[in-house]
Amino acid sequence: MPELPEVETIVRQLRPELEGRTVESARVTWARTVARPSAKAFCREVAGLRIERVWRRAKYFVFDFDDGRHLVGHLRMSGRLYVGALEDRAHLRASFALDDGRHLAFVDVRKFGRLALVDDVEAFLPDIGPEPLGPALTPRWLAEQLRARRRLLKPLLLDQSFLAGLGNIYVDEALHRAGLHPLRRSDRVPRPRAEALAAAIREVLAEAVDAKGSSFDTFYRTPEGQPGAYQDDFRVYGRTGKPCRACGTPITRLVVAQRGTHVCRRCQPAPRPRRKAARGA
DNA sequence: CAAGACTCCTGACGGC
DNA sequence: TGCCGTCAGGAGTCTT
Repeated sequence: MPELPEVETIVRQLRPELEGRTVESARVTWARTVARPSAKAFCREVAGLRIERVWRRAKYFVFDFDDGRHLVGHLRMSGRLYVGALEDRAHLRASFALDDGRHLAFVDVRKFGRLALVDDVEAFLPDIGPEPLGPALTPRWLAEQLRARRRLLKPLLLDQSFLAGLGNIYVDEALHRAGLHPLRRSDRVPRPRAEALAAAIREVLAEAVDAKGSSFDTFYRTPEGQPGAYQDDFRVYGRTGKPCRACGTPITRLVVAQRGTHVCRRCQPAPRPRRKAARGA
């Protein structure tokens, strides 16, 4: 569920609530939520630490503690974070008692989300590409990177080691804006299109952050409990059969890289199928 | 190197 | 009504 805009929204809302707070105690109610150390050690060691800074890298959220260690977390498909009174929330996997009497709750229906207490964030995180809203994603950089690889655009953009933070929704949205079909091969994208894609990615993500992310079912809510608003601006994602906002052509759904994929066949022309061995042709 | 299959989980939804 | 198959915003691991 949560992609970069959702995690960014969560971090922004948690920051004023958590920075400066001390964790008095922690409780884990689904042991596998804690990736490291053990759930028991996690609870013991996190108690007494003060949260100095809350930040984000890709789709991970990070709390820096005053002893130099860090809590790194990923919400995966259905994780949520809330600050408030400790109600008896359904699907509560972990909770943290804070020194102001409130609690931070980690709720996760599907149990894919993970928390870890680590010494070194960079060493813990897998290989992750540049932040798309940072200075690294320039039209030139993206054009060169696309040309240097031979991958289908959709799986390439979903690959966190290529570019950080994009997920299924925002990849579909960015490709539509750039007029690129998800099955296009990266090294066959003309340079102007590649440069347009860089702009499209930044626009989509920035607009989604402004809208506080996307909520189209009960999964994503901000820590304040509010849904995001960007789902109302989707141009293709989840709009199968509805008219393209640009040209009116019904949006088509296909499967690419095992993911539901949404395209306008007119705005995003499919690549020409090339024969494998064109012997004599 | 690239890409597909499979896995971790629960719940919502459509079809019969 | 109820059962069952299918699908879901992520990503790591293993194969091909």
